[in-house]
Amino acid sequence: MTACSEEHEELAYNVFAKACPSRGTLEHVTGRWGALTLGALHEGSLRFNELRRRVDGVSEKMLSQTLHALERDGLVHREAQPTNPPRVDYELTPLGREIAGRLLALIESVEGSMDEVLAARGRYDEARGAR
Amino acid sequence: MTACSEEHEELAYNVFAKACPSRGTLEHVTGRWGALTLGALHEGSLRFNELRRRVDGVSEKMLSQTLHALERDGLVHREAQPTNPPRVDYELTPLGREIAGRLLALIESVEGSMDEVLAARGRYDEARGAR
DNA sequence: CAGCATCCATTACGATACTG
DNA sequence: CAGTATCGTAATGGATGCTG
Repeated sequence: MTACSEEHEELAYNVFAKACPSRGTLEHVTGRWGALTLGALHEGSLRFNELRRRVDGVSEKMLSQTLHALERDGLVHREAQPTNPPRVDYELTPLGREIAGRLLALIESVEGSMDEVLAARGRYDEARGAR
Repeated sequence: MTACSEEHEELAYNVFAKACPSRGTLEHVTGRWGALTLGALHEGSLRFNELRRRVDGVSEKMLSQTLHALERDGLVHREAQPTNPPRVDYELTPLGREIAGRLLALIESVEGSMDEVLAARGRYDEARGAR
């Protein structure tokens, strides 16, 4: 089996354990491009190049790779129409929506705290930079 | 100024924009070691080597680097006692607690979905691997 | 104990070119 | 349009040795 918690813990999967597969999934979700991709898809389904424009700075290669990982983990569904030119839509699965929701809450919390973060950085740098 | 949203949006900071400083902070928070460090500290203050043991697999260098970044962003407070041997405690700031809370919700959501994720992987791999 | 400095291997990433 | 393949570089991260 793939669970990985200590004896009597209540959770079967524990990201704090090095070998737990949940750590890998967490990295797909929170990784630089994974987080932004899930965030973008939370507003609705998007095509490949729409996603590329939405997630500013992502390369074709990384977006493709990210989408594969998220699809494999069952967070994103890929809907391909066999037309010409091809049209492929990506959307969140129910599981993906749940996780993207939590992620969005985190992202918004970070965005909403940036003034405070930047102020803290200023203080930190002044205390160190002056050395 | 450091804001970076489009004209009439309501948020001043937007992670989807390449140059926005919020993207950097999000990466500190969600990075491989940042996420686990904040998660560990959410339960209470810890010393350097306690953290190292808690966050299974982190190296001294990465933990040190991670703590600096989080301290600089104002999410973690470093409390050093000038004793011998030295004792240093790390704990979350109020801002850090807010963000770590959201992060923990995400982590628990991922951990709780692992059975589903693993099942999805099985299906995906079978459909592809059989090629 | 709590770290910093250095070196080195691995990996991630981006640019480019090409395919169906 | 929606990707895959290849390549060179930049960043990451681990191991080791040293300091206060």
